[in-house]
Amino acid sequence: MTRAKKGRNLTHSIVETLGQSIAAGVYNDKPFPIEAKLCTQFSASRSVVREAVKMLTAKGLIGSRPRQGTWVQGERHWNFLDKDVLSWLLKSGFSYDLMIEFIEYRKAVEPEAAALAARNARPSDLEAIRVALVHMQIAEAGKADPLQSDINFHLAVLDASNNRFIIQNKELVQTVLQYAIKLTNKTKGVQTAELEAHQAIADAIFAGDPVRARAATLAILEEALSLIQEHRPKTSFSSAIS
Amino acid sequence: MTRAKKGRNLTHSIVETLGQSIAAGVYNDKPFPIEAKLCTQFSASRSVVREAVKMLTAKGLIGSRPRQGTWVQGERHWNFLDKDVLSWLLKSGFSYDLMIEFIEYRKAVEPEAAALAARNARPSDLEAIRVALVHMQIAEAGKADPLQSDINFHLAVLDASNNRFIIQNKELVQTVLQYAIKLTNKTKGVQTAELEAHQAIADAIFAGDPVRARAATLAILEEALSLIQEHRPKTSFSSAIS
DNA sequence: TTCATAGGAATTATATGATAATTAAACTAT
DNA sequence: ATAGTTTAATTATCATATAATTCCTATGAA
Repeated sequence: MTRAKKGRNLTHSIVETLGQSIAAGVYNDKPFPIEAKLCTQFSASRSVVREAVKMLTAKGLIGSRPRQGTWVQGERHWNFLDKDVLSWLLKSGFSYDLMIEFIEYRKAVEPEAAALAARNARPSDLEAIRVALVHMQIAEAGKADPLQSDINFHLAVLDASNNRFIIQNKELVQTVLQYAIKLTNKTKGVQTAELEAHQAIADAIFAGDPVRARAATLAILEEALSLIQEHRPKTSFSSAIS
Repeated sequence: MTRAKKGRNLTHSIVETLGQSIAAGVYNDKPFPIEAKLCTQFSASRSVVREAVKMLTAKGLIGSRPRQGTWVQGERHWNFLDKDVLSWLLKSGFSYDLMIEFIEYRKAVEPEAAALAARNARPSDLEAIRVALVHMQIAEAGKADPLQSDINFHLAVLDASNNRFIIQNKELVQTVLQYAIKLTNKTKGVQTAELEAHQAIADAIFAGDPVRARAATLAILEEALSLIQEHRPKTSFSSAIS
């Protein structure tokens, strides 16, 4: 009898538990349970279990058919751009590959977001970026959470792009970076160099200079990427650490 | 009594119908119906309606609470990076803004995808790109569907990135471009210039040259963007045509 | 009046049991 | 062997009942 995680309600708890199990590959070597089995496992009614299964279906994680039962879809069907799916992947254990792929993806999205921000940001967007930067300065002085202020800056830039597809990535970036904080849990302060790099992005956006905004953002992400690649084990076997 | 669309089953039909209605803004000026009302509207059981609602919840379109009922979430909660949500938005009527935002997003993702492909593509990925290019050549000669071959080329490049977050965008690109075909329905052939532009991407990827691959992809998307911006009405009022 | 508290009502959440539809697998007849 | 038929497993749908949540209202006290 699997104990479902606490949550808003029973359905969501089961979604969380199953989603995480699927992401962790628990059902790679055994079939996904049928409805009736899930009911006993979670001591829940069929309604609740079916609703949970449907939510996972909506995110591409599972499929189902009469007589055939319910099964875990191939990874290529999973919606990696869904914050829940992403968080389940992260919780299932650290993976250098996943982290690197995500930074590569950020290298695509965030520089362009900054460029768009330089062209499209509204006054309120600029104000939010300015505030985020001030928070980073306060953090540099040791008087605020340095990693959270870092995250908030990136979110503010994404917001300022005023592009709904790009803004959507806020949740993904937040999910991953928040996870990274928990993982490292290092109380590193904001480095002066780092602050200057972020200042450069903000300046470019304030100046309405897309090219400079793009380049400045790219620089930060290149740095992040090479940092994690340095730490990555050489052997492709141990690329995932649970 | 709303007639639900045909589909795999009743639940999915209701998801389609409601998803599209929400995207079309049908509930902007009236409250979203409560469970019981939806049951009568679709002449379906509560189980089915609730499962449909849960699937829409999983995509960020709606929320629900006891006594408070069910409501349409603000657009910022919608998962724009979900292919169903995107297709519902498209079906709800052409919007220059949405199209432009999507091309801007492609400008972020696809050049980087090409760059990654130049570095990470496996032999089978390269073969797929080669085949896609050949199909475009056949289309240029008028012996294959030109727009479909164009789409397939872009999908092959995304695939070749070998980055799961970027590969996910295949479904989005496919959804939008397929929709664009239906919309324009123009039997335009593959222009020689266009073919050469795609050839340039493939060459760069084959040569393992990320910088050139990125630039060549960007060129095509810049072209697409300026093309649609030319056609866009100047007044921000008529930015959406139903 | 104003505030807190309790009660009532609306709606979703959960449980249970029954029937229908789908389809893979087993069976049968040729 | 092969085509067609039956059977059985599982999800899909329906119906109904009860519980939990929370907004709203009524009540009463300061």
